[in-house]
Amino acid sequence: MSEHNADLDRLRHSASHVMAEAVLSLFPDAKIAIGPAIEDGFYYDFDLSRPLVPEDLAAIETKMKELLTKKSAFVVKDVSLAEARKLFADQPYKLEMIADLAEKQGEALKLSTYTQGGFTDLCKGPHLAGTDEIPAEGIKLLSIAGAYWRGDSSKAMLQRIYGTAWPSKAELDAYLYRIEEAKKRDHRMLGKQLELFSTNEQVGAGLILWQPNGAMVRHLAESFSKEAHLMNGYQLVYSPHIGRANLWETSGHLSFYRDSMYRPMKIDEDEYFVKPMNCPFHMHIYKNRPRSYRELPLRLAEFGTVYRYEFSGALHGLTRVRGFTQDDAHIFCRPDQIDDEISRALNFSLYILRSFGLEDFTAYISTKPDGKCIGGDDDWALATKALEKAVEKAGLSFKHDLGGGAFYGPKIDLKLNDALGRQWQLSTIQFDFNLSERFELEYIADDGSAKRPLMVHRALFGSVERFMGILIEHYAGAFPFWLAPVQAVIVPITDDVMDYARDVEEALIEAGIRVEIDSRNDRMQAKIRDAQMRKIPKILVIGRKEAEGGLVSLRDREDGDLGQIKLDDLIKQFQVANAAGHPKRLEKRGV
RNA sequence: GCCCCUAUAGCUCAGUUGGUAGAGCAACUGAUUUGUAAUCAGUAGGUCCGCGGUUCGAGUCCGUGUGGGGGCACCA
Repeated sequence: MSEHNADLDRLRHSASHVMAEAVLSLFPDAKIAIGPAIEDGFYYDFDLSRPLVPEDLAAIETKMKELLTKKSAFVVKDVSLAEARKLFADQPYKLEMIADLAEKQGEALKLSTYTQGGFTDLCKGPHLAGTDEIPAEGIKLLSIAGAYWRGDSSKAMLQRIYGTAWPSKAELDAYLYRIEEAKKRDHRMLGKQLELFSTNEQVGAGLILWQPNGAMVRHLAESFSKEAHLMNGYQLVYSPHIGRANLWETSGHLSFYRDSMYRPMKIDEDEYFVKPMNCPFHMHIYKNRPRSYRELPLRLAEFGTVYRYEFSGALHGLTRVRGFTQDDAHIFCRPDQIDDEISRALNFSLYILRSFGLEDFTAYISTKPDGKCIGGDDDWALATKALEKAVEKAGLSFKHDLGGGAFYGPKIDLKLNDALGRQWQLSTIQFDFNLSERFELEYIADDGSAKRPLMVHRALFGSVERFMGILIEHYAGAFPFWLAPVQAVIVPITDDVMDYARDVEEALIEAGIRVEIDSRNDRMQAKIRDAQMRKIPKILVIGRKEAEGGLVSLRDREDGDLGQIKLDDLIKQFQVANAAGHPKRLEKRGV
């Protein structure tokens, strides 16, 4: 979230009133709802007799600019409840708002209206002094959308017009340019262009097919992460994709989460459900035999693929899908280990994310909700304190999300701030008092008594699919050398250097480099262009001069032609670059 | 799920008021053997998303399903 700027808000809120005035002049029977300033712009919701079309948007914008030439003042007026009801007698949405305010604050309540030109709105302001402060060349209407009245899906669907307003044309243009840039890195478009992944109508919505290029990037990312887990105290486990109904009854998913689960299938005499989460399986891996306090912390990790029913309208590229893989782990530990474990999990998470070039995070700590919760106040206090200490120790800026925890425990969420000012939820580290209770997890303490372990659930990428989507946008499809599906393309200039080009190819493959040779009957320039458009990091041009001297001519995706280099030196250089894909051990084993 | 929009060749898109389809790129074939972002020529490629309807006739109009997009709601 970017900082709110009061001046910009005033400009945009004022622009939304002018838009409402324009809409009312073009659609006199329009019913108006609300029209606030939002980040980067404003909107206004209307109930209209017909759906708006793009031409309407242009007409409304033209009308707005015409109204702006009249230079009306924004006139504020305090009104009583009775006056407000009379004023908005034919505006049912306003009447509903007035009724609600009256109910909350009593009949003595004072309201205010703002009037500019022929338009009066129930509004608490603030606004500009007059419409002459709204630069006509700084406003633009952007889109038409549907939106529920009061954000409630049981209420009427209104038509929302989104617009943006800036103090100058230059700032508007800069904003529009920023939107265009974001579109250029859209992972859905790049996924198609670079053949990273696809979807297919026959396969079904929200289900991803990984093409070889995308599968390679994913494989490299997963391998890096799995290796890092193994080096840092985790053990890998595997669990099935379906489980008996009884498992999901015990876990509570069937009572709390059933709407997001797919219909069961009948096998023999039992119902089985496709897993929406891996947790219950990990509980049983823990419970496989009695556990000693000496074994803890036990850290079980799995790249587990889960399936959840998401509303069709919620699906979006790789970031919201119906089948996805979580880089899931459950940490079982004793109370005396919890500070260390949370700290390790957070540091490990930051290490993994930074290894992929992601740097700018905000942490959110969600605390105990007001309603019914699992776990005693002591547990919550201990757990929340552990989270706060870990975040502070990691030197992260963080915000509290008071009461934002799940009913089963507090959590840390790490959100990535991207180059375009957007935020993406990545890692989550959550306490879970619920499942350890429901599955009656135990360990035998040093005094021989059975104790309940603390259980932490965490995912670092979150979902591998979403993470890949974020990576694609982060790099605009130009993956760093170690992650590139094809790292180098050999471009032979003439056919008589093909033998040498094959030797180079073979040497690079042996050195562990992902290389292709472009032997098509085309000019060198065309092959270079093709490799550049595929965003391949290195291009190796080979002609007679190179073939004679054991050389290649190196071209970098960003830096262009770098001249000739000895093949042996090139291989060394590539291997150094590939080292970024080898994880490291962060700290010694815990207590 | 809800509102609106949308679906034509592998990709990006044309296709007037209804009269059974076209370009560029990619692919394939041939010629060319080229020094850092597109060599030339030719060939092939389509259930115009599915189903139903209106019509003498539907890529085009209507209904419906599916997929996609912009939002809203949802994301324990």
